[in-house]
This record gives sequence, C-alpha cells and structure tokens, in this order.
Amino acid sequence: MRAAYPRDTPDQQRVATVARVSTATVSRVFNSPHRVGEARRNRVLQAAKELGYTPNKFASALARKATGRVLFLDCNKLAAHDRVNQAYYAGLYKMSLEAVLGAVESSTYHLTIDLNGSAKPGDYDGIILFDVDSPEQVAPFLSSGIPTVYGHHLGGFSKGLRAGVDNKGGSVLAAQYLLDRGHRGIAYLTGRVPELNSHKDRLEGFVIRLEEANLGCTILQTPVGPRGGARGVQSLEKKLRAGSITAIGVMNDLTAFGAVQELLRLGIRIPEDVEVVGFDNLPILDLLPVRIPTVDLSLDEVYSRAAKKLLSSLESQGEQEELLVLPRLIRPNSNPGDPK
Amino acid sequence: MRAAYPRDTPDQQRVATVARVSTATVSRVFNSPHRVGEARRNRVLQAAKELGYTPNKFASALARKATGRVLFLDCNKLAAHDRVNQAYYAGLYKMSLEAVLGAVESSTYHLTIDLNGSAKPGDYDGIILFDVDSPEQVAPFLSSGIPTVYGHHLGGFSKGLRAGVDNKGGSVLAAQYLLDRGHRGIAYLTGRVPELNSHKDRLEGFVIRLEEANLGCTILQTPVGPRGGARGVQSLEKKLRAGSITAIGVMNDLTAFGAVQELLRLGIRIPEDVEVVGFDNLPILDLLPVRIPTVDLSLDEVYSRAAKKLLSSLESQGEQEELLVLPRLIRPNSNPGDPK
DNA sequence: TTGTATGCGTTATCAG
DNA sequence: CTGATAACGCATACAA
Repeated sequence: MRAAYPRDTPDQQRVATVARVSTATVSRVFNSPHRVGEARRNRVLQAAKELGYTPNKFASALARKATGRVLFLDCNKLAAHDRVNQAYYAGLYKMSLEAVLGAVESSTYHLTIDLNGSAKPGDYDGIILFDVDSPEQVAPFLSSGIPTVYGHHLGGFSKGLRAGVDNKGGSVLAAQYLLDRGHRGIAYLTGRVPELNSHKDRLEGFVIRLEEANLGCTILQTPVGPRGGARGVQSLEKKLRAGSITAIGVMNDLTAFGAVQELLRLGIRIPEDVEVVGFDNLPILDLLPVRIPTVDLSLDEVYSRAAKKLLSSLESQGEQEELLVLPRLIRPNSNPGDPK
Repeated sequence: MRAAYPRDTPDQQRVATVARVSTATVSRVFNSPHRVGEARRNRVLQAAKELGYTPNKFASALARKATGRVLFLDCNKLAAHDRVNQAYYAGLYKMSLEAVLGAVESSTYHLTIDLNGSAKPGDYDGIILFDVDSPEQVAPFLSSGIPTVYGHHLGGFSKGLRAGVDNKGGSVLAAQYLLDRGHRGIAYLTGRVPELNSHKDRLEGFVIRLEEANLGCTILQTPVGPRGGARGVQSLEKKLRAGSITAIGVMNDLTAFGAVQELLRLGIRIPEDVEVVGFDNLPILDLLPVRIPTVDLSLDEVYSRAAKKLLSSLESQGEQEELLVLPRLIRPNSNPGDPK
C-alpha cells in the first residue's frame, strides 16, 4: 500500500477564504493578473504569501487540458567518430540544464528531460532542443505545431524560435586577444568545414578580424580532437620555429589541448614562443601544464533565455526571432572557478 | 492566449468502454493488477494496447493526493579546493540521470531534478540523492519521512535505502590486474583518507588483495588531482628507477592522469617500465598518449537499481537494505566507447 | 470586475 | 471481484 504523506500545502480554496475572494479570483491572480482589481489582487497576493501558496502544477495542467510539461531534449548526435568526444561536453549540458530548470521551475510548467531521444512531441506543451546539429533534426518538432525553441549553434538555421552562441563574435574576441598581444603571424586550425556551422562561423569570425587588421591567416584543416591538434602543430612546425607564426587559434579546446601538448613536446614554450587560444572553455584545459585563453560559450545565458522565450511564447504566439549571445573570452590568468 | 493542442491521448473512460468494464477496473489494472479478474484484466490490457493508452500522471497524482514527483538531487558538494575537479564528473552525473530516468519514466511518477539544492522534501513522493558525501547530508531527508534512496559511496553510511559502488571490490580488481601482470613491487597513491569513504575503501581493497598475495604496498598520501599525482610519482622516482616498484595504483583517474604525465616526463615508459591503474573511468584518460586500465563505477547500474528500489518502496514500505554494485575493470586495450 | 458552476483524468471509498 | 461516485486542485465558460 502506498503511504500517505501529510501535505500541508495550502490550496486555492484556503487562499481564497483568507483573502475573502472566490477561488476563480485566486486563479486569475496567478494567470492573468491584469484582469483582477488591484485591491483584491493585493489581498490575494498577501494571503498567498502568508500561507506559502503555490499553484499545484498538476491540477493546473489538468484543468487546462494541457500536458503541463516542457521537454528538454539532448540532440547531440554527431558522427560516430565524434561520439567519444561528447563526454567532455557533459558539463555544458549540465550547466544548460540548470539554466533551463531555473526558468521553468518558477512557471506553471514541469521540466521533463529526455536523454535517449524517445520523446514524442504531443506529450509536451513546449520543447527545448539542446545542441541541434542540422535543420532536418528540428523540422519534425517545428512542424508538429508544438512551440519549440532550439540551440545553440545557429549558423545554418533560419526558422523557428532559437537561441544560440555568437560563434563569429566569439572568434573575433579570440583574434582580438592575439592582436592585442602583438602577434602578426597567426595560424588557425579549423575542423569540419563546411559541414559544421560552429566551425564555419568560428573560422569566419577569426579571419575577418585579422583582415580588418590587414593580416593574413594560415588556415589549416585538421581532424577534430587532440590528435588533430597535434597534427596541425606538426604541419606548422617549420613556420613556428622560424618565427613567422607566433600564435594559433583553434576551433575548439579538445583540439587545442592536443596542439598545446605537441608544442610543449617539441620544446616550444607557451606563451613565450607561441600563443594558443582555444574555444569552448572546457575544464580539460586545466590538465595542461600551461594556461591558455579560451572562449566561454555562456550556455547558461543562452538556455536561460531560450527557456524564458519558450515560456512566454506559450502564453502568446511569439515571433520567430533569433537570439544570439556573445561568448566571453577567458584570459589565461583568470580563474575559471571564480564566480561569474 | 494559450493555444490548445489536440491531444488525442485516449483516457481511462475510452479504455473502459472498449474493454466493457468500469473506469475503476481500468485503474485497478494499472495499479493493483492482482485485484482484477483475469478475463477482465486481459480485456483491459488489450484495449489499452490497441488505443495506446497511458495513465495521465498528473491526474493520477492529483487523485492520489500525492505530489507524483520523484526528486533527483545532486549532492556533490566537496571541499572548496575540489570544486574545480567536479567538472570532470559531469559525465557520470548525466549517465546516472539517464539511468534514473529510464526507471521513473515508466512509472506513474514524474522525475524532477534539482541542481542547486533548493529542493524541499515534502514537495516530493520520493527522493534520490546523487553522490552524497556525509551522513549529515542525508539525515534531514531520512527524517523527513519521505522515502529516500541515496548513492553512491556508502563507506560511512549505515541507514536508509541506499545503492552504491563497491569501491573495495573495485580496488581488488585493480590490484588483481597488476598481480596478473606479474608485478610484485607495487605502490598506491591514496588521497583524502580517512575523511573520504571512497578513498578509504579503495585503499583498503587494494591493500587487502596484495596482502593475500603476501605482498606489501608502498602507500603514499597525495593531494587529489593531477598535481597530486605528479607529486606522488616524484616521491617514488628513486624506487621506480631502481625497479623496486613497477606498478602504481591510484585512487582516481584525475590523479592518475597527473601521475602518468609525470612518469612520461621523467622518461619512464608505460607500460614497459611502470604500469598505472586508475579508478572512475573518466574520459580524460583518452587525452593521455598511453592507455591505462581503470575501474568503471557502473553508476548506470547503481542508480537504475536505486530508482527501482525507491519506486517499489513507494508501493510498500520496503526494508532498509544496502545494495552494492561491483565495478568493472576497463583494460587498456578495450575500447571505452564500445557498447556495453 | 467578480463569483458560480462545471469538468479535467484518475484514484479511493463504499456498496453490491 | 466489480461498478458507481465522490473527491483531488485548478481553470474557465457563463452569469451577474
């Protein structure tokens, strides 16, 4: 037998009694406050506060004939050879999840997560797609009629509610950093271009900033990951030793990790001889004997906004805006563990 | 105005009609099947299957006067100096979450997550605590009367429903591996002993296995993390070069990472000269130029069982058993990305 | 603007 | 073992 636990949670009726109004008014105060007279509204809010009342989300959803649920779905499905790398991004997932949670928690909706992709639209009032890869991936959700918002690399996407990282802008920051440090011979390790939006945008932003400074850029396409980074450095070795290249921008930290390792192995000092700047702000950078700058995606910001946008579009059909968050540069001397 | 989405989900009434029974009977079939006659039960199951019926969890919770929610709370709060290391464990969190989800999903309960610790018991019918650290941490939950299950390092815990990793057993596997490889001079890097259960158990298991083989063990206490691992190796350098120590067990992979790096830096080859075995099966091991064996916590198994245990104890007050899952050794030649 | 009354899908009580 | 029926807490026509 299922045990019953005393739930002293006050209900709408209690609040209504205390506030000397009807339950309908209490409901209105929480759903369409503007439709309630100020005097009564204040009485209700006061009573609710005193009693510690929170609307029961389940009953709410039931009465509304809605599911009352918002889905958070991890879409991160890359090519098979990238699967192993995904483990390094779990921290970003967790951070994003936390951000979404903060927004949904305070609404009348419940956050539901799905990690294995077995979710059907229709079971949810709203959907948040994490780390989508291609338009085909989002299409079924958008056409389902369920309000959907997705993130976070938006290069090739053009429709629906979406929030993302300004990869181009982030790369501009990275290039800017190297320029400020006085570098003139700069190389860039790119990856899966042009298939991957994020890599393409990052490359573009980097090159653009250098062009603005009337500088060229040695672009090298390498496999993504530590091994690719090492290989990239090997290709550049001559120029690095000759001093014609003194800085390297890398498309992500996983690859930057390998690049740094290889540089050190070759006896090239960082940052004295060569400087490297990464992207993603992955914790693995702390495993290197030297600190390098990187670009933080600000995914918490991205998904917090995404969630809020979705929730507000659940109230009124919103517009199909795109929302871009500018990443922030993490300097090698700053402590990544610091409070933001 | 909130849009209404067509939910063609069949309800209890539809199933009841099709099965020619009352709604009460349908409810019983899904909650206490044994209280329904076989003929009718089959009719109901058949109808439910045809219609694709799933009980509405919200209505269920409402009628039951319960919250209908199960909480998954991340308790991982270590000392400040360890905070930075936590980022490496996000993957384990995600894996555990997925396991819990799988179990809860198919029940009439909803899984709710809380990442910032602002959850109050009483808002939930059941609670799953992830990665608890000390008995004081769980005490308020246990005394709240809400069924609670916690994991996953159970060394110092003695009450309540719990599921955990057999750290001792895992360490035995690690030691066994080194013995099988013919090593006789073996060292062990331990960490925060005796405060941390996991470290204590791992040390114990390792030493016990060596004792059984009539071997001693050079035990070294080092800080946890890459730097600590490097320092440990430095302390052992003479013995390593002399060949009196040819293998090192380490309390976790983060520390093992540093140990391996330092060994290689010293020109000591792995596994030819010295062999290292880690613990936790963290993906960062792939960032090393050599593969080392490690011990996988099987947290998916742990938390899957934990969730099932909790759910069943929600039906009937269960016993306060402890559940221990034996980790599995990951050999350096096996691919960690392989399907289990 | 406000209150009354009804229903949302399910479980639990009670009578048969 | 089974069926009718009353909650569960809330939102929303509808009436006032």
